[in-house]
Formats: sequence, C-alpha cells, structure tokens
Amino acid sequence: MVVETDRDGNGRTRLTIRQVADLAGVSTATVSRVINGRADVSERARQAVMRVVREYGYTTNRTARGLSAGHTGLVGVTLPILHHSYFSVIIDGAAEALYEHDMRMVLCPTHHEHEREVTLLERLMQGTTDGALLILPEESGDELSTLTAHGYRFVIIDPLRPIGERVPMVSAAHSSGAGEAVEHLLALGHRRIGAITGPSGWIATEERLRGYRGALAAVGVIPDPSLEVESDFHAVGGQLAAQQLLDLPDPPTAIFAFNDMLAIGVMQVARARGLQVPGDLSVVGFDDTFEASIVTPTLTTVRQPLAEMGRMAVSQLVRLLAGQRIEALHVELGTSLVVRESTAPPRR
Amino acid sequence: MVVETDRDGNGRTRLTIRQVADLAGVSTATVSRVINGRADVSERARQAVMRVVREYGYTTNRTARGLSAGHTGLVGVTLPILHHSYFSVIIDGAAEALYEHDMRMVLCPTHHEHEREVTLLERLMQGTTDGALLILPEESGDELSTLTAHGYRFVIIDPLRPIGERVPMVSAAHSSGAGEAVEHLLALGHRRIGAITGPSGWIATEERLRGYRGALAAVGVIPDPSLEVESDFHAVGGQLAAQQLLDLPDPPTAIFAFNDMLAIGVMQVARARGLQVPGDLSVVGFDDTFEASIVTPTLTTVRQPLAEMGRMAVSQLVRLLAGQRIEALHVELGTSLVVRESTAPPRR
DNA sequence: CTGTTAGCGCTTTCAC
DNA sequence: GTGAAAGCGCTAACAG
Repeated sequence: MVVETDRDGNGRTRLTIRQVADLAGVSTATVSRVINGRADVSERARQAVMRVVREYGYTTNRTARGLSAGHTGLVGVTLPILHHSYFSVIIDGAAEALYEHDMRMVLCPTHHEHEREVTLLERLMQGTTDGALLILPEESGDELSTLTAHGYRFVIIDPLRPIGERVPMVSAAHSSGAGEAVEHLLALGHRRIGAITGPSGWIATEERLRGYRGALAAVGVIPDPSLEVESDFHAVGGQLAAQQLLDLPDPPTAIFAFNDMLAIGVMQVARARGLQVPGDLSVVGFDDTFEASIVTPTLTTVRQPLAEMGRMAVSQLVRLLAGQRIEALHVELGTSLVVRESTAPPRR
Repeated sequence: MVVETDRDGNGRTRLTIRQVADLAGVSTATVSRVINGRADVSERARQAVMRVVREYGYTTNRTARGLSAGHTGLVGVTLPILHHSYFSVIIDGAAEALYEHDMRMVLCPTHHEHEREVTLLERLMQGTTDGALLILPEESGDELSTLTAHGYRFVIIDPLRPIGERVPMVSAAHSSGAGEAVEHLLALGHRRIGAITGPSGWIATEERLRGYRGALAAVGVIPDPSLEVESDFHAVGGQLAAQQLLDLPDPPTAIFAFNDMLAIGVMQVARARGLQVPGDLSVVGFDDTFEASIVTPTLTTVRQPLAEMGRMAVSQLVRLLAGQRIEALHVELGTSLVVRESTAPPRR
C-alpha cells in the first residue's frame, strides 16, 4: 500500500475532499457543491475552493462517489474473445457510445468457457458495474433471468439462441440479409447455390437459412438438402464444408457461407483446387468484417452494422439504467449487401 | 434509481452485509470474516452466515470493499482503437493475465485524439482504477511524469516515442526483428531491398530502420536512400510508397514493409500492376497480425508476441501495484520471422 | 472467537 | 449560503 504524507503541494498523494475543505477554509459539503457545479455557493467560497483544487490538482474519488451515489458509471461487457474483428468492431462502437455518456466499459473475455462467463457475470453484478452488455452469450435463458431477478440490467447483443421477449436485445436482420445475398446470386444466373451454415439451433444459422431458402423458393428453385452443409463459423470448417460441396456429383456454381470466415475457408479450398473465384465459383459471406476487404478476390458479403449494434445496445442499456421503459425490447438492425469481386455469373 | 424493498427472499434487491449479519444473528465483522474465508470463525457462526448467504444469494459489494481496501481491482487500458488485430490481440493477452489475478480491465479507446487520451487518463486516476496499461500512447514524457507524480502506477506498451529509463515499458525487439527479415531476403538473393517505414521519430520506425540498414551493411550492400520511403503504417500509405518504389529506374526486387498493413498495400499495388508476388516482387511485413495469414499470397512477416506483450505488461503492473521494485523497467520481447508465401528468390 | 467502533471519500438532507 | 452529521457497504483494529 502506498501511503505517503503530503507535506508539499506536489500532489505526491491525492487530496481528499476533507483536506481540500480545510485548505479552503470551508466545509466538505461546500467543496462537494463546488465540485459538482451547484449554484447555491457564494462566489467567495467557490473561488477559495477552486484555488485549492487547481493548486493541488484535486479530483474527486469516483469509487467513493459511486458508493455514495449508488452507481459506478461502469458497464460490464462479456464476449467470447476480442481478437476477432466481429467483436472488436462491436466493442469499439459500444465504447464510443459509452464515452459520450461519460461511462466506461469493463471488458470480460470469456474464451467461450461457460463457467468463466458465469463467474464474470457474478463479479459484474457485485456492485462493480451498473449494468452489462452480453455479446454472443452462451448463457441459457435461465441464467439470464437470474440476473434479472437480482435487478441487474443488461442488453444482449446477437444472442446465440432464442431468448425471451422480455429480454432486451439487439441483433441484425439475419433473414433478409441472407435473402439479399441469395437474390444477388440468383440475379447473376446461379441456380445451384450451396449454403454453409453455422451450428444448428443458433439464431444466426436458422434465420439465415430461412432467408436462403425463402429466396430460392421465391424463384421456384427446387430445394436440395445436399446443398446445405452445417459448419461452425470458422475458416477450417468452411474448408471442410467446401470440399464436401465441391465433391458433389453436381456441385454448386456458387456458395453462400454464413459468415466471412467460412467464406474465406471456401476461397482457400477453391484456390487449392485450381478453381477461379468468381469464374468457376462465386462466393458470398456474411458480416463484412475487415478481412472481407483484403482477401483476394475481395469478398462479396452481407454487411452487419456491427458498430451500430454496439452503440444501439448502449443506448438501450442507458435507458434501462435510467429506469425508463423501453418500447421495443428486441431491436433488429438492417443489413446490406456489399458486392465486391467474389461473385460473377456462372461459367456457361 | 431502483429502490425496492426486499420483502421476499428472491433477492429482488441486493442484501447488505448488515442485513446478512442480522439474519444470521451475528455481527457484520463476522460476516466479513466468513466471506473472506478467515480461519478465526466458529463453525457454528460460519454455518449460520453461509446459510443466509446461500439462501439470499449475497455477494459483497466490490465498490464498498474497494473504498475500504484502498484499491478497486480494476486496471485502465488506453489505446487508439480496438478494431485492429494488433490491438485486440494485446488486449486479449492482457485481459487473460488480469483475469488470473482476479482483476478486470476498464477499456478506454482514444481514437487517436490526444485530448481524449488526457481526459481518459484523468478519469482513470480518479480512484476508478489501481493503475493502467497505456498502449501506443500519444502522451509526451511530460504528461506521463504527471501521472507518476500523482503516484499513479502504469506501464506503457510499445511507446510511440522514446521515453525515460524510469518509465515501465514493454515492447518487442524491433531492430533484431527487422534485421532477421532483411537477412531472409538477402539469403534468397535479393540485393535491392526497399523499405517502407512508419512516421519518422517513432521508435518502431527508427529501430526497424536500424535493423534494416544494419543487415544490409553487414553483407556490404551499399545503402540507397531512394529505397527508403517514409509512410504511415496504413494500407493506403503502403500503396503510395509501393508506387514510388516500383517507379524507380532501378526498382527493388523485394520490399520490407514496416508493418503488415503497409505490406498488404504493397501487394495490392503489385497485383494492380500485374506483378507476381513473390515471383516479381517479394514482400515482407512486420507484426504477424491475423491478416498476414489470410491474404493471397500469405505474408512472410516478423512476428511480434502481441498477446505476450499484453500479459507481460500486466505482470509488470501487478508487481508495481504490490509495491515491489522492478529490476528491469524496460522489457523487450523477442520477435521471430514467419516465412510464408510472399517471399522467394528474385527473378533472374 | 466475536462484537464494537472507527473509518475509506463523497453526497446529501437538515438546520442555522 | 453553509456546515454538521448521517450514511453508502465493507474492512480492520481493538477490546473482550
């Protein structure tokens, strides 16, 4: 513990409000008023306090203020990992929005470990934070409602699985986004369009699948189950799935991968097999993460407004913390197709 | 403000240590002892307390504990932006290390705005955090010493510019890493090797330049100033610099870009000009961020132990906070060359 | 072993 | 306008 006397005014150690009060010859209450910009303070007192504050570089201790005020100005954020542009963009958006509210973010990567997620959530609730943003939580609805039961406020970003109507949440328009992607492929003339999905049961998978099937059905393409391969949202999974699709007797001329990493896996396989993208095979991804713009060829993909989602979640949470009722608990942000180089008409 | 009575035991609102004490028929001191796992408590008292704790789901309020204990268990982290794998990997490493110490991270993106960085640092010092990690700070040595003067503990990760010997810091071996990269190119037979640097004055630039020049000098290659182009560590900057180098009367057969983004810019230009990488031009980057492994061709680059740097910084900070003296204030972690597809012997 | 008591630093009635 | 005083929830001496 660093304990040093404050003999000189160099602020070797921080002043307390008590010391400022003494130095300024007023009470702590007055100092508090000045610090918080209250109007009911004489100009004389204000001057005296400000002089000391300036001279010694006093700033109020937020922890103490938090204890007294009943809130900390801190928001917890749990997420699987950070070093994936999908997450870091969301976080950056959220951090920016929080900054505007003069709040800060306590970051808690869970590394996909469920146990850790639980521990972290507990800690967050222990008075360290006022509320939380849960990104892609592994949490079950049960565990989430425990939080609610404790009066803890939070907003879910992109839930893995369906959650209750009453749980605040923000996500992107999976289904329509997927529909758009497929329509783009259809418009180019593709009819055999493969799909590489995420784990079944996940909202992202089911909804995008719905969009995919819907778009196909809309133009009367007969659904072919062998064209739908389940995967895991990682590049290697994308490679495996691509192999499977390309080994089909009648392989697809285009593949719609349910996220960018899967799409990158597909492109890697295509390259290894000497297939030209988009000449021999068109590829579409989902997310529009940074990688989509730097791979060769650049990837046509469905853009999720990631930063926006982060900002929106914060704005929902802030309202929740202010005790305001929120009209729409489930917010769905629109997606848009970003056409780049990985798609073209099928080779005749 | 959410204020609710706690009529039922559903924990609609959190219990205080006082309430637990009453419920268990003991004093708050005893509850505190039990909670903190002290040994000097009778089995009987412990049971009583644990029963209440379990039944009502009591957890200690960290803010209050922090006020009383004099520390918060929170560490601030400032960094320019998050959505760049360079940063997110460091952060992830740091978060992991902090987790092991049961500490959390308060994230503060500065968006390269100096003013914001100052504000954020001030806030962090206001009792919210015990110390901080400053990544790529824009801060001058002066401002940093203000922090020190206030008794605030922090460690710098990868300082932009030279900082005092006394300021704790961790970075990677820029110079030797750059040397290795150039030696690799030299070994492949290249003699005209261009360099695309970062802003001059930055440690990363100057040190890597030193490594580059040193390696060249070691084999007696006559230095050619026109082969060194200053840039800004971004892809577009890399493109511009590459244009300049390739437009030279006697263009280089290999380019050593001082980070991966610059290298990607170089590859984009090469592609646009119809040059084969590595056939017509070899390219080496620096950092080994995720992108290096997914571009086409995959990028040969100097690997910085980013996650390790995050972890190391935390371990330094933890020691600082514990009041321990640190032997080596400046820690330099080793780099290693990762050879991928973007380098080959020069075309005859 | 256990309770009493005094803070930690700040905010906020409530009188004067 | 301003100060005294009572907390916010927890920890830690200090008695017993």
